[in-house]
Amino acid sequence: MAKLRKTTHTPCAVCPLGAKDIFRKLTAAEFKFVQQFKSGEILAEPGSTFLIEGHNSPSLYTVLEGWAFRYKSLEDDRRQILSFALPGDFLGIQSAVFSELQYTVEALTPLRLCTFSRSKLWDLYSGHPALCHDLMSLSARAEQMADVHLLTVGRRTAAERIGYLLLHLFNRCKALDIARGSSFDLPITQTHIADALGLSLVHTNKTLRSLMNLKLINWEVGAVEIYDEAGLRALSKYDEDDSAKRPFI
Amino acid sequence: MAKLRKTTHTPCAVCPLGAKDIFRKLTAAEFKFVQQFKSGEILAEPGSTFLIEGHNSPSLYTVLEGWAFRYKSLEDDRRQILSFALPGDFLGIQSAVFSELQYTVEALTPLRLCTFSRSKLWDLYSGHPALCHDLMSLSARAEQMADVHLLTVGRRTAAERIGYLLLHLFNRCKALDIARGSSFDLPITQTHIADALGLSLVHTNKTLRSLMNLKLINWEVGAVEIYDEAGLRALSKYDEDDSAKRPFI
DNA sequence: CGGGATATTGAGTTAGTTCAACACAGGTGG
DNA sequence: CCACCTGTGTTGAACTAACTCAATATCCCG
Repeated sequence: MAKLRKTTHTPCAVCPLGAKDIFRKLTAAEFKFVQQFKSGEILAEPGSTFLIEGHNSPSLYTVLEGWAFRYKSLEDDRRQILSFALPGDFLGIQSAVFSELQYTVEALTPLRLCTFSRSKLWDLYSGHPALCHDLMSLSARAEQMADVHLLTVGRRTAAERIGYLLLHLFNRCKALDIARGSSFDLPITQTHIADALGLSLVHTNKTLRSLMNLKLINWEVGAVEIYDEAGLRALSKYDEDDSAKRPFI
Repeated sequence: MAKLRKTTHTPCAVCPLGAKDIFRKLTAAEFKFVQQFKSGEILAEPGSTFLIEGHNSPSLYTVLEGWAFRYKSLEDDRRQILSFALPGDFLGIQSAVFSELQYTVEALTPLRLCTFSRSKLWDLYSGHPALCHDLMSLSARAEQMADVHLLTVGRRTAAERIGYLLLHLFNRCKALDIARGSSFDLPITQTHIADALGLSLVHTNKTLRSLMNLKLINWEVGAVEIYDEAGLRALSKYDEDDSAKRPFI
C-alpha cells in the first residue's frame, strides 16, 4: 500500500512539539543527540497501519501531528482499542525489546511521525541519562493511562465510561493546546468509542445520546463539546490527576 | 501498623532470583552496581499495603519471594485489580517520575522485597546502559501485560476471562519454576479473581464452577490444577506469547 | 444514482448483577 | 470445650444493564 510516504526531514529546531509548554527544554547536547537520533519523518494516511501486531519494526515513532490508536483483536472480530495516540506520544518501544510487536497502530487523521532507528537507542542509554529518564517517564505515563483505562473498562458503567473517555481526551487536548474552549476535534466514530470501552456500538450510541439529552455534552461528527464539565466529572467519577503528564522530546 | 519489617540484608550473590533461568546474567560491574543500588530488604505481611495510592514512596521494590497485587478503586467500593506481582516484578517506578503513586500494592502472602532508593536511579541511568535497557524491558513487559489484560476485560466473556487469567498465572509460575506439573499455588480468593476481571463475585463463582464441571480445571483454596490445558486455551482464546518474558536483576 | 460508512431507534434476549440464604472452616474468648 | 464470629465459598431467584437483531436515515463519494 502506498499509504506511507517519506517526507522531507524537518529540522528539530522547528519541531512542532518544541513549542508546547508541556515538553521539557533540552540541553544543547541533548538537542544535538536527538537531532541525529531522528532518522526521518513519515506521513500515514487515515486508516493505514504503520505498526502491526505480530510484525517486527526497525523503527520507533513519535507522533508529531495527528491522531492514531493502538488496538488488539481476538480471532473473531472482537477488537479492543488500547489507547489513543496524540502528538508527543512515543510508539513502538515494545519492538525494541521483544521480537514481535503485540499491538497494531492505525492512523485516524493524516499523521506525521518522527522516526527513530531502534539501534540508536543504545546510544541514548549510553550517553544521555536525562533522556533515559524522560523515556522512563513516558513509559510510566503510558502505564498509568493503561491502569486508569483498565479501571474504567472493568468497573465503570457505560455512561461513566463514555464520560470518562471524553474528559480524558479533552484534557489531553487542552494540555497540547489543541482544544477550542469547551470543545475539541475528535476524529473518531462511535465504533471507536465502543471498542475502546468494551461496549457494543448500539449501546454506545444510546448512552451518548442520553448524555446529550442531559445537556452534558454535544457529539458531532469529528468534534465534541463539553457543556457541563463539572457535571460530567461527577457522573463519570473522573479522577483529577489522570492525564496531562509531561511527554518527551 | 507493624506489618512491615526490615530484615537482614541478603547479599545479591545469593539472591533467589539469580538462580532462575529467565533472568539475564549480569557482568561483574553491573553486579557490583546492583549490589550497592540495593538499599535493603523488607518483609510485608499478607494484607498489608506497602505502596499506597496518593502517597509518595522514596523506594522502589523488586519482589524476591511471594505474591502481591496492584489495584485502584473508585470512591464507592468498586475495586479493580490491575496486575499480580510475582518474584522478579519491579514495583513503584511511577513514584520515581510522578509526585504521587497512582495505585496501591497489597501483599497476598508473606512477601520479601528488595528495596532500592529512588535517588540512585540516576546513577543507573548514568553508568549502566545495559541496565537501562533491562529497565525498559521490564516496563515494556508490564505494558504488554496491561494491554492483554485490557483486551481480556473489555472483550472476553466471563468464562474466557477466568480461563485466561488462570492460564496467564500458570504460565508465569512455570517460567519462575514454581508450578508443580499441571498445578500451582494461587494464594488468592474468588473475590480477587472477580476484581481482576471486572466481574461480580457471584458470577465468578458460578463460572469457575462451570469450568470445573467441564473438567478443565480444579479450584481449591490456595491452589489450582489445570486438567485440560489445551481445552482451556481454546475456550479462553488464549494467545500464546503472552507472559514468560524475561524480567530483570 | 448506487454503495459504503456512520448514526439512530425499537424490540426482544441474555449475560451478568444484586439480594439473600446457607455451609463450612479456622480462630478466639469465655 | 463450646459459642460465636469472620472470611470464604455455594446456590437459587429475581432483576437489569448491556447485547443482538433489524430497520431506517443521512451523508459523502465516485
